[in-house]
Amino acid sequence: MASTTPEPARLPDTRPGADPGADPGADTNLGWSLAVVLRRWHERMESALSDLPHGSRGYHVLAAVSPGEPPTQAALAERLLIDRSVMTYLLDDLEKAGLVRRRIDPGDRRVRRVCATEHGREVLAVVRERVEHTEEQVLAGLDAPTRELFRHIAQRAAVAIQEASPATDPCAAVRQVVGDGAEGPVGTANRGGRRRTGRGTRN
Amino acid sequence: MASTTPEPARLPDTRPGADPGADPGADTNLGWSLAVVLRRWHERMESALSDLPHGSRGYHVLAAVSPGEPPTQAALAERLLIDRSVMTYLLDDLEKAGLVRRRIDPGDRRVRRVCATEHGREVLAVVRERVEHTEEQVLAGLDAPTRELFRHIAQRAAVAIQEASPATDPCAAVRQVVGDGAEGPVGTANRGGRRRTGRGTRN
DNA sequence: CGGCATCGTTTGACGAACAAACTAGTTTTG
DNA sequence: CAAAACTAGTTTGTTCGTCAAACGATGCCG
Repeated sequence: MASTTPEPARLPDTRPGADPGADPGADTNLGWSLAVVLRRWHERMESALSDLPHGSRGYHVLAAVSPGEPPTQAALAERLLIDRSVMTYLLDDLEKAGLVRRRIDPGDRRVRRVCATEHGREVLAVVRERVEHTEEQVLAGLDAPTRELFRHIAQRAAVAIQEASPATDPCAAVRQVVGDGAEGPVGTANRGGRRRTGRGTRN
Repeated sequence: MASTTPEPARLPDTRPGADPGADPGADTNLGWSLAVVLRRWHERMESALSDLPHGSRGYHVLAAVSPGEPPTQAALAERLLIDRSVMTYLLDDLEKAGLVRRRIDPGDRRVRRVCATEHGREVLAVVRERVEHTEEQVLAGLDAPTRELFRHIAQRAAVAIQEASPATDPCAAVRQVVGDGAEGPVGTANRGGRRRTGRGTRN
């Protein structure tokens, strides 16, 4: 292609913020920078995690669920910036894949607490390495210590934003925590209705 | 609400990466962090720039166009991660608002070069302050020097990504650059057809 | 002059996000 | 204790943005 378009001249510097430090008022690119980095992250991650039910989303959920106390779906949705309604079928698929389980909180039976299964933790461990590797690639333009620094600052900023979130509540209690898993696999819900799996062969 | 839900207990640490440095494998939150920050940025920006034709997008375009040589639409779209087809009506609206102008490159009449009008530059100057102020708010969780550092690193990462972009090519020449603006306001194109302003009353 | 490539525009379709209605369960109030 | 009010989760429908393909116009090259 362009086998005969030998044009050595290039756009000099129209890029929003190329040549940092050169133009004084050009450091208003935060949105652009984040969008570029995040998009690349997303691209690579989706192809790297294509075997997880919902790609990078599934990973986020799995990672958010695996460590401490099983959070409620609402709490999960809020942290991960995912709509409640989306969270529903996202968890449907993760559960179908045997990665997480929904258990009814005995203290408040409206609430489903999401916890990772053994298999889920195993998968997470494997996938996490892939994620780390991919992230390194995305930030390949930075040297190692700067990468680390960037991650750290981004995280601090994000945590601060989430904590200062308007609707974010002070009430997401754990009660006493289930302890044993003798709650039955929900049983409720899922009473028929079309599967909104999307993704599959549509039309 | 919850006027009487005095539950001091909180989720200890389910957040993907709260308490940084505590758990070794938890620094895989880059995607989450960026998503949170970017979303907040977007929210605030859209409300702060509601008077620009396409909000933060319009700002990006205006800012990318104002400094150096007028880029082609394709180059703009590539830099700003906007689809060609979207760029079309985005520029339609910016032009309608008198902020930019499309001029046919005399050297290659297929190409439209986008440049800011006088009014566009004025508006940009005003808006830029608003943007900076809003960004400070978004990064309020960081102290001032860290904010600056974060911006700087993010930009470096983004620039590196864009330069290493796969499809990004070495051919986006400027030729000799127009020089004078005696090209007439395109005239071509826009030959009837529905306005895809969307947005309006659909069905 | 005839094929091939590129830029910009238009059109169409698909998927994700958002909002609203509904059920089940819990808490509050008269 | 019963009714009202509220929350968690699911379901449904609508809307919006993004992406892919087709088209007209222009330029390049043999």
